[in-house]
Amino acid sequence: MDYSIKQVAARTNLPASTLRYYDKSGLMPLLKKTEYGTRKYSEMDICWLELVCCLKDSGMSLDDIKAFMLLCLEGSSTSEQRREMLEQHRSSILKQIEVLNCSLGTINYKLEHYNEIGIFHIDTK
Amino acid sequence: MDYSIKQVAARTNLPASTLRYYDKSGLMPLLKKTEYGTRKYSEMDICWLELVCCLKDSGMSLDDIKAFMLLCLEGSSTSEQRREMLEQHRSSILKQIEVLNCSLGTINYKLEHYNEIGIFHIDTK
DNA sequence: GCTTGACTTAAAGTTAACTTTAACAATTAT
DNA sequence: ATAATTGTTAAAGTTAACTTTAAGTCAAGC
Repeated sequence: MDYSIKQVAARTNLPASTLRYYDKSGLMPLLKKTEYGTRKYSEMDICWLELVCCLKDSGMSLDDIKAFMLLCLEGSSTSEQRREMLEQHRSSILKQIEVLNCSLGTINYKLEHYNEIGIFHIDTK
Repeated sequence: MDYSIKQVAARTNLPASTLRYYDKSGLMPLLKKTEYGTRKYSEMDICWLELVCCLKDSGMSLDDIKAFMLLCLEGSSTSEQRREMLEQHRSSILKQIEVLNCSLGTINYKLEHYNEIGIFHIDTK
């Protein structure tokens, strides 16, 4: 029922070195090891890891993810704080999408008008 | 007609140290200085700088921005290459938006189901 | 005339998120 | 039995994009 680091690496597309780094950084608080020190990832560990990836891929720092995790470990008394963190993070994602759409608009404009005016003023001479 | 580094900092929301760093890194090839070494930004310099910000804010590395700039300086013979770079960058932006939307979906789901199942499996016990 | 504020430089320091290295242990394949 | 594979650790190295520091120049206000 448990997975080796290599299997988890294949499943998450993270290198094993990164998985070890996350563990070492305290991001995998419930991860168990065999008597010889080999990590064994349970379904729950992988589930948490996938949330870590989701938060990281949308720009949350590992420090903030860890803070969120510590709140999770404290139990239901911190649920309001956690909801607050997630709501702030949602805002951050929406802001990032907005910035990207703005840049996308500029790039699209440049591409559409490429032959007319060129990209850099020096070309218009 | 020219702007001081402080004025440009105010306009772009970049600290003066960053503007100096960009210049030092070769990202401002046409920027002039007074006889005493003080930078004077022309409208064209600011225009280019704003494109730099647009590309940087959408995740292009300063190295790639510089490569793009060097192509610009080479003139119209590189326009096809530049178009190619911009098209690749557009793809990269679309991909980033896709990833963010995916994360957003997960966060929204978590927030909607917050009271039902909790965020971390440990809470469900 | 002297201090204050805006500017300069080169060089060193910072931060986040890894990645690499070296040395070693255990498991599996031939 | 031996070689390849998979795993471990601690510690050092890497990269990008800045930021800070120290020491100095120049122009303006009191």
